[in-house]
Amino acid sequence: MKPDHFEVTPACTAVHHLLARVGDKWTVMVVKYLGNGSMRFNELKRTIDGISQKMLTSTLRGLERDGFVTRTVFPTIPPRVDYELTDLGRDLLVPVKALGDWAIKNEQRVREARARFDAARAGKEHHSPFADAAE
Amino acid sequence: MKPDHFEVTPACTAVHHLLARVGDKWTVMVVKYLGNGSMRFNELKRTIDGISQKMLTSTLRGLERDGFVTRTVFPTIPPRVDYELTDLGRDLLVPVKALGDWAIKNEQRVREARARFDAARAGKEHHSPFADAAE
DNA sequence: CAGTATCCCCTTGGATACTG
DNA sequence: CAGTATCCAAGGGGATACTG
Repeated sequence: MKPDHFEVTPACTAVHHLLARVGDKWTVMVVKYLGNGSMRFNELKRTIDGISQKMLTSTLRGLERDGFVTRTVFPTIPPRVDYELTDLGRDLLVPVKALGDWAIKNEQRVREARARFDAARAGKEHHSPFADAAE
Repeated sequence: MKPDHFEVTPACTAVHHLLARVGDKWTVMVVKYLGNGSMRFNELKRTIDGISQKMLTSTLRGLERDGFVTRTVFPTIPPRVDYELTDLGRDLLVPVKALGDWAIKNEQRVREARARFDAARAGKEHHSPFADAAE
């Protein structure tokens, strides 16, 4: 156990925990697709290109654990499992979408700021006058 | 045909990138404290107890690069560096705060969902229904 | 004071193989 | 089909030491 004694408002902790949960590599995408209605496991896997089985599973488990999605198993052969947003999940979608709209709206400004910063940093380099690769 | 509540492709990428930036371990706290006005490096370091120099530096650099904070150096001895939110940074604070409010408002619901999930999972265990690590 | 530079551990996440 | 189990690489992040 860690004796970290934060004198930080509970707000920060709450925000950080939510962002840490929602800010991982795949959660937003899963939630967004489920926002359109319930989907099966492989349906999600096919739709979200690039996601591995392991990550889809663990992402869904996490969302299920936190009450954002429901997992419904149909004991057929082959098995079928449906995932669907709960009310809480749909509710979460509102502020997340707001952040998403902000992101889309300001993407360009961030990109420009980044370009300025990198250009300034490259200009200050005296060791290597070459263009250094930004990501 | 499939219901299409919102388009997925550009939104997901933008949202994920923003969340990945803002969802790391310290960014929210730094931005939040800077929301109260400009602060010096060590002032931030003292206030955000638990953060290392390395992480404060890299967090601030990232925020600066993306145009969310400005870094002002006073060439005195000892040196003084002020950090302050830009307009973009303040603007970002709006949807982030919305998410924060959601987090605070629904913290309990998430906690309860988690407890239910863990209880159900513990119930399915073949072995000890005893103490599972509660965080 | 405000950083850089290292070392190193731990987590995240991808690839692959196996199962009910 | 819908997972688990295992291995492994990359990078985030902490502790510490050094610097202008």
